Amino acid sequence: MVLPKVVQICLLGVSSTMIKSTTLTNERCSGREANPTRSAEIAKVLLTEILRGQFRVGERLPSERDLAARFQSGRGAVREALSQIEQLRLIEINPGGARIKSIRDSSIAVLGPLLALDEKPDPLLVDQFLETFSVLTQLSGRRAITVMSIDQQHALVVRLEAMISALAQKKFVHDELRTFLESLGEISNNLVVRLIGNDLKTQLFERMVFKGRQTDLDEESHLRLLKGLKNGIEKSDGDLLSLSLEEYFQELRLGVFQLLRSENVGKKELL
Amino acid sequence: MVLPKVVQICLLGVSSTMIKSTTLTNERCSGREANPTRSAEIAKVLLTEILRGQFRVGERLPSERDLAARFQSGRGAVREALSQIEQLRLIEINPGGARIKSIRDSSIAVLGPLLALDEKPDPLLVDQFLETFSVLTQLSGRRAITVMSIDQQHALVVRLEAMISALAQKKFVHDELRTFLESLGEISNNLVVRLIGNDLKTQLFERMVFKGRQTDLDEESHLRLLKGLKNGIEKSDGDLLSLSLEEYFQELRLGVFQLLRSENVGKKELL
DNA sequence: TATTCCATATTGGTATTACCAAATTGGCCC
DNA sequence: GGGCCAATTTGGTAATACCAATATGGAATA
Repeated sequence: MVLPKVVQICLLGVSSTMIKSTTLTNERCSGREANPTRSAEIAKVLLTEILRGQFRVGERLPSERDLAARFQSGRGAVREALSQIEQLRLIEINPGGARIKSIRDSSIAVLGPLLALDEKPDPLLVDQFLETFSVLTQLSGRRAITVMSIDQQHALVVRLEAMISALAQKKFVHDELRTFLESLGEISNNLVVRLIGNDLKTQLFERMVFKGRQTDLDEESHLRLLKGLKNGIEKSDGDLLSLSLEEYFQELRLGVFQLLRSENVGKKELL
Repeated sequence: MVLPKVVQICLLGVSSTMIKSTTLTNERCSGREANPTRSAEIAKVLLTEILRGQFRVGERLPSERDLAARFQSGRGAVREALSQIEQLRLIEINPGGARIKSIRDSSIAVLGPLLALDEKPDPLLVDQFLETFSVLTQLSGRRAITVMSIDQQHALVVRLEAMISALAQKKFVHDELRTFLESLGEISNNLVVRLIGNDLKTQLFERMVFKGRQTDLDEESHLRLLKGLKNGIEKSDGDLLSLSLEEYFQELRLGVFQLLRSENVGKKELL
């Protein structure tokens, strides 16, 4: 485990491969979206400018006709782009002009563009992201324990034991772990948490990809997590399971934070 | 405290007045939005039809031209409406047609329309909503304790003591409590949680309003909460504070759930 | 009969033009 | 200087036209 390898963050429904440098998916990164629409392009450019603070809060955006001229497009495309940004609650469109609103009052959907704003994501923001994901995952786990059937309980334990064995053989278990946590989400059956997870996943996936070096604590922390999960599920002990997840995410956050900080040259301020 | 009164749910940034019957805001309920745009109207109608399951997953939506004819509008308005629904990830628009996706894969922004779908909101969904809000509020509280200054700590305690006094005089403290929890969110300064809260707030506010009867446990549970918060903040004990919030939300969830269940005639299934 | 392939019709994506209503703006009047 | 009114700007919508990508259905093929 000394060789550098990919560090995966296993979340509710999120498996993000963390890399040293982040790259936007507007490249040929993701197979789909090779042919973005004009309105999507315009929305992306305007969104970036807004998030970079090139407009003051309350300030008016250029008129649709001006924007159409600037992007050499029709007003229709510009209107669709503005409509999308309005749905993020970053602007407010009214007859007379569109005005900028505060990022702090916007939608969670701006998280992705915000993370992808700079070459490297803001360590603090990533940390907050992981912290939030941690508590939601814990909620899923607790809830799953209270509602799962005997069969489900048994199946989960079997999967955990398989992962523990695999880990003992120095195999990667990240995908299995991610799937396992997804299963907890399925069993817990909390639509609200699932929808939030969908948004966070979308934001993280569509915008950025991480790579990271292997940290030394990976193997042992994973083993602790797996054993804790197994214990908690076998005993139907929500506190135990939750604690295991919390400790795991705690270590993960620390590792990712230090990784991002250490290689960040120009750190930007967090809103 | 025997008289019926409004029961307020105090959340991170959400103060929702819960009523027996829910009402959509398309009436003159909220002062703003008295003049909804055509595209917004179309989006609302289509969104409702989709959420009601009038289209199967994978099925094709009528073409933009057909929809334009149906709503007696131009294609532009229809396109904007579809673009908005696509942002909810409820449909996928491609040349050839727009296809329905699963609600379970959509955005958190569908929560509001989902809650407002029937005359009365789904008790299970509301319960999940409150459960989720509970853990996020607890996270805010824990975080706030770790980062707050001495001055902030003192100010928070003073406000809590004021609320405790007010409660002893049978006064309503719901607004103050809501503001207090908002302050915890401000201090904790977790943008991710804040953005999620924004979305949940928007969904709850813009779509529905609750009224409810006063439950007997309100006064004592509020008092327990206030004292627990005071204790936790004074001792900088995150566990204590979190536990107080958890217990409060637990009682709140139970009360709201029973209230909604008892008066629900036709309960609909949860996805 | 089942499969593959291709021409055709359908559909979304965009640009253009025009008109209306609401908000902004600037100048005028008090 | 402050308030009022008209001209301008701006968003909201409709209608039309054209292109490219997809879907569709029938014909040719195995």
